[in-house]
Amino acid sequence: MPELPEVQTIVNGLRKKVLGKQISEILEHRKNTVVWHAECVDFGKIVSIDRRGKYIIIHLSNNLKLTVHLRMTGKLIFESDLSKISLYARAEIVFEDNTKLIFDDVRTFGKIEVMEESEMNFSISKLGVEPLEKEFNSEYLEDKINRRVAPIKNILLDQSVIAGIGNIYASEILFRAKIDPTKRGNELNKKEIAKIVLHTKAILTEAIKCNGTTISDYRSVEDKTGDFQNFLQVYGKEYCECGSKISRIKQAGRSTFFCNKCQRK
DNA sequence: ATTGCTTCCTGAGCGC
DNA sequence: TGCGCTCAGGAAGCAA
Repeated sequence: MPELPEVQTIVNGLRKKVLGKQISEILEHRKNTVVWHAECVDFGKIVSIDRRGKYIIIHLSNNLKLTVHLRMTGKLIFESDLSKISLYARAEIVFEDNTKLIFDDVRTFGKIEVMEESEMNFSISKLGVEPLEKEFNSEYLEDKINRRVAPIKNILLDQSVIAGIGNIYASEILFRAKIDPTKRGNELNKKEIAKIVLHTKAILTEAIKCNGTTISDYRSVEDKTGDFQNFLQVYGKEYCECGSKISRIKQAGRSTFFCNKCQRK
């Protein structure tokens, strides 16, 4: 399940592999994988590649944008042999130099969208701040959560508050901040809010350095796993470093892992 | 405005 | 060996 560090790793890989390439065609192997919001005859070249939250944004020389969301099992794998195809290839972006990007996605939740800049700005505008930017600080977070009664874990997953955090990093952030994930947004004091900000930035930065976390499906553009799974402290763990058993609960339909000795209300 | 439930989808893992 | 069940979860859509 790619979250911000995994998506950033993919963007870094794409910049190395496909920047400047001329797109010749986009093939759709499974219906509803590519969504066309704009007419497009000639794709042009890839001018630049960005990330916003968990979205990959590919800027084309014809001013159209390709946005890619990988959801749970999506991958973008660079392939220099056009005849190679993977079992779960849902679409392919083919380049004029006979290389391609395979959009591989077992569970088919991922999407590639083709759109004008104005439309992209609209959909992206619903996202909250980038957690690694200065705009994400204690004042911002306090303002966003101090009237909310939802559990802090759920708020961390809310992309309109912070863009890019998913289920694995949400558990890890709260573990390091030593905060009980069921604590409500409006119950957190300034010190706790500051800790969340600090550890969010630290964990995401460390995970990017490790090229992300691979639990099962995630792969980089070069089809490699990440390394941060080796540094997870609670997600998927049975015992905490303190020796206590890790608790596993469901929040917003997702598993939350935490240590009820180290993380307090 | 906010919260929380359901839906989409397929493979892995498990019990029988 | 194989069937049926549950689980994994990002985000849209919807109801309360």
